[in-house]
Amino acid sequence: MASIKDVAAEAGVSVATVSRVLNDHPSVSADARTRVLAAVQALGYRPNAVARSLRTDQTRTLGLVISDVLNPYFTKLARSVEEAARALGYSVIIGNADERPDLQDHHVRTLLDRRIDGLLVSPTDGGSPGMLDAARGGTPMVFVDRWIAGVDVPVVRADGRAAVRDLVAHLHGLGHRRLAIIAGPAATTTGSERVEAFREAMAEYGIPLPDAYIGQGDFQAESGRRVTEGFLDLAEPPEVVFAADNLMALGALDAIRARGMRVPDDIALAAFDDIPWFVHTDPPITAIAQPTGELGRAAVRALVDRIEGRPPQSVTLPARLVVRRSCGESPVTNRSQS
Amino acid sequence: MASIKDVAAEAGVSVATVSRVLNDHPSVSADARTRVLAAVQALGYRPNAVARSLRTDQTRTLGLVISDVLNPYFTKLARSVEEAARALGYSVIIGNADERPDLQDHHVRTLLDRRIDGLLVSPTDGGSPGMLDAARGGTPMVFVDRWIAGVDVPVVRADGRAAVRDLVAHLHGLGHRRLAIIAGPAATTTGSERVEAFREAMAEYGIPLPDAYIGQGDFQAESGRRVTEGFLDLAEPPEVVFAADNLMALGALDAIRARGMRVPDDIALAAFDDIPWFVHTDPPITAIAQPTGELGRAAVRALVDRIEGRPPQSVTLPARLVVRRSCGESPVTNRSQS
DNA sequence: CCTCCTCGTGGAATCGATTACACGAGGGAT
DNA sequence: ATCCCTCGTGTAATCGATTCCACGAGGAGG
Repeated sequence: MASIKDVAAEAGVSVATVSRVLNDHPSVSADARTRVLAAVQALGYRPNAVARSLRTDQTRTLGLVISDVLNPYFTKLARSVEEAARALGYSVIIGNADERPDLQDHHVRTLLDRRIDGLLVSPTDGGSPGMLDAARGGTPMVFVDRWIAGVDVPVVRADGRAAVRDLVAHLHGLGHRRLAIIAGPAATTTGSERVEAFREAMAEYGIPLPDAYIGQGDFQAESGRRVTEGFLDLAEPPEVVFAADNLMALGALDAIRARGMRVPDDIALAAFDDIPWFVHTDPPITAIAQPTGELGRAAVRALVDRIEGRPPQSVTLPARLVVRRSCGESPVTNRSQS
Repeated sequence: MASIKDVAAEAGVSVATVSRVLNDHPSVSADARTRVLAAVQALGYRPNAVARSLRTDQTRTLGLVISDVLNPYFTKLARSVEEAARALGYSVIIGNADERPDLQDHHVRTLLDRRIDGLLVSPTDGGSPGMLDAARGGTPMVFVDRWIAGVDVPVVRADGRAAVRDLVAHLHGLGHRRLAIIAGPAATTTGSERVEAFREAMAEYGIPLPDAYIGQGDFQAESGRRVTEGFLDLAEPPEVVFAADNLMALGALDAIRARGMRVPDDIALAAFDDIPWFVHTDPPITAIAQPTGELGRAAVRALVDRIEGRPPQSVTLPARLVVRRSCGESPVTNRSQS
C-alpha cells in the first residue's frame, strides 16, 4: 500500500508538503497542491490512520460498551450513537458486555489499548475495576442509560418515573390491584430505579407491593419466564406483570402462554422499553417508551464536548407511556371500587 | 499514560527487554522478567496498540460491514461474529450500511484506513466501488449472507432452496394456490435467489408465479407494507404472502391488520429469516430459519484462515422451515385438488 | 540598493512500539 | 589454554504520519 513517501516521490515534493496538502494547511502553492493531488489520485493513496493516530495522539474513535446487543433497545441506541458520531467525524467501536462484568472489563481495556478518544458506557454492574480505572484515569467518559453512583462522569438517561406513575394510574383505572414487577439486577441503576418508581407510584394509590410480587430478573428473556412462573404459582397470583425490560416481557409472555392463559383476560402485561415488535405481539403490549434516538445523540454530544474541551452536560429525558391492549381495554371492574 | 520507556526506566533495563518480556520472547533472564513485570504493575502500563500496529502492520481487528443493524438477523450475525473473533484474539469493528451503497463505501474506506486485518461484508448492492477496490487490492475478505458474482472472494451463506421448497409444499398441502412474494432488491443475491427458489418450487407443483404476485421490496418494513397493500388491491389478491425477510413481514402484517383482515383466516403469511419475536406475534409466524450463529462462526474462521495464510473455504449451510400458525393449521381445501 | 517580511518548502525529530544486529560474558569442547 | 557457541542484553533502525525549525526566493518599503 502506497505511503506518504511514495506520494512525495511521485509528486516531486517532500513528505512535509504532501502532509500539508492533505491537512489543507494554508501555505502550499497551488502548483504543489495540484501535483500532490494528482499523485494521490494516481497511486490511490489513502493516509494510514494508525500512523496518524500515533503521531497526533487521537484516533477520532469512540468506544461504546453496552450490556446486550441482542436487546433491541440497545441496538437502536448503538445505531443512533454511530450516526451522531459519524456526523461529527468520529467512528464508533461497539463492545457487547452481555451483562457480564468480566466481558465489560475486557472491552473497556481493549478499547483503551486502542487509544479511543472517549468512552460511552452503560455499566453492567456496580462497576468493574477496569471501568473505574478508566473513569479515574481521566479517559473522557459518559454513562448512558445506566450509571454508577459516586463516579464523577456525566450521565445521559431517560427518567421513567412519570411514565411509571402513568402506567400505575392506567392499571388502577382498569381495576387492577395486584401488581407484580420483574425487576432487573439491583446492581444496575435501571434495575433498582424502576422498582422504586413502581413502588412509589403504587403507594400513591394506596396499593402495597409485597415482596412476593417482586421477582428478580437479569434483563434476559429466560429470567422473565422463570419469574413469571413463580408469580403464577402463588396462591394469589398477580393480576398484572410489569417487566422492567422488553426481553423479560418476552419471557413472561412465554410463561403465560405455556400455562394456556391469555393476555389480558387472565393476566395483564406491561413492559419498560418499547420496541417495534410490541405492536405485533398477541396482544399488542403496553409499554414505556424511551426517546432512544435522542438519548444516543445527547450522549455523543456530551462525550465529544468533553473530548474537545467543552464542559459536558448530563441529560435526563422523559420516557412516556404507550397504551396498547395487553392490560385490558375497557374499564373492567374486577372488584368493588372504593 | 506510561510508555514502554517509562517501564524500561523503572525496571532498569532497555526497552528491547521490556518488549521481549511483553511478547514472551524466550531469551530474557528470570531476573529481568520479574523486574519488568513489577514495573508494569507499578505503573499500570498497557501497551499502546496503535504503536504496535504501526510497527507490526497488523491490528488484530476485523471489519464487519452489514446492511442493517436494526434487522435482528444481522444483529445476531454480528454478535456471533464478534464472539468467534474474540475467541481467536481479534476485535471487530461493525459498520452499518443501512442498505445504502454510499454508506457501505464510507465504512469500507474507513475500515481500510484503519488497516483492519480483514473484512467481512454482506454487500448492499452489486458492489460499491470502494468494496471492489478492496477486494481487488488484496485485502483479506469474505462475503457473508450475500455476495457479488465475479469477485473472487470466499462466500459463507445459507442455502434456502430446500427450505423454500418445503414451504411451498406446506402451502400447497394447505390448499393455497395463489402465492405472492415480497422480494428483496434484485441487486442483492439474497434478493434475487429467494424469488428464484420460490418460482422453481412453485413450478414443481405446477403453480405459476404471475408478475403481479412479485412485489419489489427493499428489506425494510415500510416496503413490506406498501407491497402488501398493492397485493390486497388486486382484483384477485393472493392467498399467501411470503416476505423475503423478517422486516418486510412485519410491514406486511401491518398492512393486513390495517385492512381489518386476519392471519391466517383471510390471508396467510410466511417469512424468510426466523427471529425470536415470530413466536409471539399474532399469530406465530411460519418462517425459514438460517443457522445464523454458525454462519458467523464459519465466516470468521474463513477470514482468519485467509489472514493467517491458510486457504479459506466457502461454506454453504442449509436453512430450514419452521412451521407455525400463520399459514393455516388444519389442511383446508379452498379449491378442488387435482 | 539594502533590509526585512512573508511565503513555500524541505530536513529531521517525534509518537511508541518491534526487531535485526552487535557485543560481552560464561561454559563446554578440544 | 584457546576457541566457539549460546545466552542475555542494549543500540538503533523502522513503521507512516505530523510538525517545528531553518532556509532561500522574492516583494515591499525605506
